[in-house]
Amino acid sequence: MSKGDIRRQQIVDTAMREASNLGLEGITLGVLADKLRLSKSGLFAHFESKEQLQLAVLEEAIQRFIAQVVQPGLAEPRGEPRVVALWEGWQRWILGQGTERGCFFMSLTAEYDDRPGAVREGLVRSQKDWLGALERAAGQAVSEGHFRPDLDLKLFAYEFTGLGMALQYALKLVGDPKAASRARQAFAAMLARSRRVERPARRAASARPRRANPARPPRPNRIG
Amino acid sequence: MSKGDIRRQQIVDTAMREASNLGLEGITLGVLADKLRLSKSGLFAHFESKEQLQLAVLEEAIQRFIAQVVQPGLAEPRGEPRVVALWEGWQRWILGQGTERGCFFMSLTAEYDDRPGAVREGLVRSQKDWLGALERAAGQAVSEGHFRPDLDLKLFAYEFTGLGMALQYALKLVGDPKAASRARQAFAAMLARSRRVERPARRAASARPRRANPARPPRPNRIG
DNA sequence: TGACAAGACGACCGGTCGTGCTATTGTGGC
DNA sequence: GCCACAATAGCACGACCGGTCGTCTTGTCA
Repeated sequence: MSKGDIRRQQIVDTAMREASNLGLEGITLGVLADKLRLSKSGLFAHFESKEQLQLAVLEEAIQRFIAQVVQPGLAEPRGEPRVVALWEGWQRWILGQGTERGCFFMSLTAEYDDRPGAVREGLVRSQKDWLGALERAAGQAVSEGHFRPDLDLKLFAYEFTGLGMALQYALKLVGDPKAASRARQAFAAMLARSRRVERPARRAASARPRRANPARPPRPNRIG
Repeated sequence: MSKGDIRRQQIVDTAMREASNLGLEGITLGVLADKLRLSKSGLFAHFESKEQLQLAVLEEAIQRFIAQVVQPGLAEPRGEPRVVALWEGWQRWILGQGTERGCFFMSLTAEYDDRPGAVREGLVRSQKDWLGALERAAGQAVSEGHFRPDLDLKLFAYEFTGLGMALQYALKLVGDPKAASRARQAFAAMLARSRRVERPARRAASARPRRANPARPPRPNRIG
């Protein structure tokens, strides 16, 4: 990694930290340069336009999301464990650490839902990928026999995202101290009602055997 | 209403339309004055600062929300009908009409969850009022015997807001054409699992009689 | 040692921002 | 018809915006 690449990475990092507070449009070349102890022109030499910088930040966020949320999910066996891991990863992502809390993409959603352009297109694509990953994980949980066969996959993904957004809302805006535990509760309930109904009315609880996880060709999707 | 008041109202209206796209921080006195065919200074004379204009817009939005969502809810008898009416009102509010779709407060949430100031404080207060109104409505549904006695009211409000936010997300960002019907489905399911469990295992479905709605002193809360 | 490129620099561009101050216009009450 | 006052316009301000310019330093490699 050359010196220039390192610098560029530093810029993107700082810009992402800045953007998670003020939004991608709130980024300013001047204050960004100050934070990096760089002249504005010195900073700008690394990007051909501000929009390119914004796209670089978005791409970095997507990569982090994949590394911190999606890949830990895919590491779990397909079916309910993977669904749970995806939720836990997302919850970690939203709760964050210290001042860095909050989902980056949710902030962008409000910012770009009415602002056309390349940034919006990239954001929409990433969110469709994420929704697709959730649907796929839920579908696998159905075919593994963990979830009800009649589960509406898109509705599952819909409610899944709703719970996460409610978490961010309760956490960052209204400041509910029990936001995290409530999110956990709500997800557990959703999981419970998604499961295959236990046919034997009452019997000793025993783990159902899980089917092996056959190899499959990789999917082209970027997320999950 | 004096001519000045009318002008001021026009300004706030236009500013709100502008802010629902670009956010309250995205409002600009210059473009606002152009849209109103007014000089920038002529417009500015109506407000002592931009923040005052933003607060006026927020207050206007709160009043509209109360008129379009909360009051239609309160017009319904307390209990499940009121909860349903609040949901339907909110759904209407989010779906909007034509280009004016989307919940104004949700956009502000992302904008101000990390930006301290008077606007944020007003927004937080309004959202706490709204959550309180939801909890109260759900609590009444419990005491009316419509909802389960062990229903977690705060969790109910939490999931309620989550469904609405997922609706806005699916509608405005990913552009799901079935967003509205999915929201309806998800809410119906939440309603069903919040209801008091039917004790007689199977019998002809018959409407439970509802208690009359006794008069109560008004509450100090601004929303609901 | 010399050639070359990457990186950073400060100055500066045309614009727009929010916000004052002052002058002009319109308007309702007498 | 005149006056007081509210509404608006004109103008300028300092700050900041994204972006460009030519220039200088600092490697790196032959």
